[in-house]
Amino acid sequence: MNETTDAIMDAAECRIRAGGYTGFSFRDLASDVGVKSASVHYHFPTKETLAAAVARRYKDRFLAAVDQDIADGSDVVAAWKSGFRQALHRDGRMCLCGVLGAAAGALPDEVLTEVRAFFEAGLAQMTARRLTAEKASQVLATLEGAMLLANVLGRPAAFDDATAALR
Amino acid sequence: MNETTDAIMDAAECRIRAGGYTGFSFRDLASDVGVKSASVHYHFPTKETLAAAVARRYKDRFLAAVDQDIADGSDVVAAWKSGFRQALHRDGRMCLCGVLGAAAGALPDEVLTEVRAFFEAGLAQMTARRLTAEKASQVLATLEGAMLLANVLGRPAAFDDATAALR
DNA sequence: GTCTATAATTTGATAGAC
DNA sequence: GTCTATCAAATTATAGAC
Repeated sequence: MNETTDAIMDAAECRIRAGGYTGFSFRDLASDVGVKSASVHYHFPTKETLAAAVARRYKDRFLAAVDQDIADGSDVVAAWKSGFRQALHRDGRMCLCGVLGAAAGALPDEVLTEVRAFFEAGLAQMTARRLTAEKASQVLATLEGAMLLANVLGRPAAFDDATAALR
Repeated sequence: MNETTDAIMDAAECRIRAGGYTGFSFRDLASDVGVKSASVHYHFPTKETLAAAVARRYKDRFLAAVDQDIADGSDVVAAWKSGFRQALHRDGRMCLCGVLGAAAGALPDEVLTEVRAFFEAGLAQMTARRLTAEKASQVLATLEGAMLLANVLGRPAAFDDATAALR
């Protein structure tokens, strides 16, 4: 993976988190990165391939950050909460897999598979840390919903309100 | 509003809840309803107009159903929970305003305004019933996130898991 | 109100030169 | 690896006949 590949994935992640899978074009990304759309196709043959790669990278990064937080002494719930909170405050955007998952009906198979893997991995990681299936679902749902609320209202503080009771 | 207008709005609601604002076309709706796309434009001049009308109708219906539930003796949280649960189980789909709100960056102004109104009205209705702003945010977030989780995992039971502790 | 026809633009994707 | 050029299809939207 070279610099251009990464820049394309960065631009795609940014655009997907703002407008979803059907909300951006190869020309948008090309313009963001400073190349032509044919060059984007050189790095990622299809839109499906690109979005799946972006979702996979997002999942891996996110889970690694949470793991690190736990290794540093956080409990699972606090680690997930701070992961989402950081993603919101640093980037001012929704969770990538939340945006994609909400419009799941518009996703090609390969992309849907990666998005599902994010949520399944989240639930699995929490239950492995002794949370019940119910509690894990509640935590993930509240965090995703809090991101959504903050995103749509344009009010980042809504995330903190919605997750204040979460522990 | 005549039958065709309603049928177009029904089809649009269905398609938006599956794939979002950018996930359907006028030709999709025309084919769903059994007319040509020019006829859809006769009823709704632009896509923005149509989506805004659909979001407004969704909000009005949803709030009315919750109000009725409360009038029948439910408490606010239970009423909202059953409203979302019904929308999920009856239609097997996400919340319309949840889908649209997640990809807020892809929404024209008029549509974003209606979607925000749904969430603001929800928060207002709960705080009017003596819930704190924090609690109201938590309830809305958990419900929207639970819909998202059930939707992306294709597992309606995930909604019940995620909302089991909500009251 | 619905149709046919079409304009104007955008889309995902490919061929081939450099 | 990136470009120019282009394709075929799809998109939102309009004009005008019936």
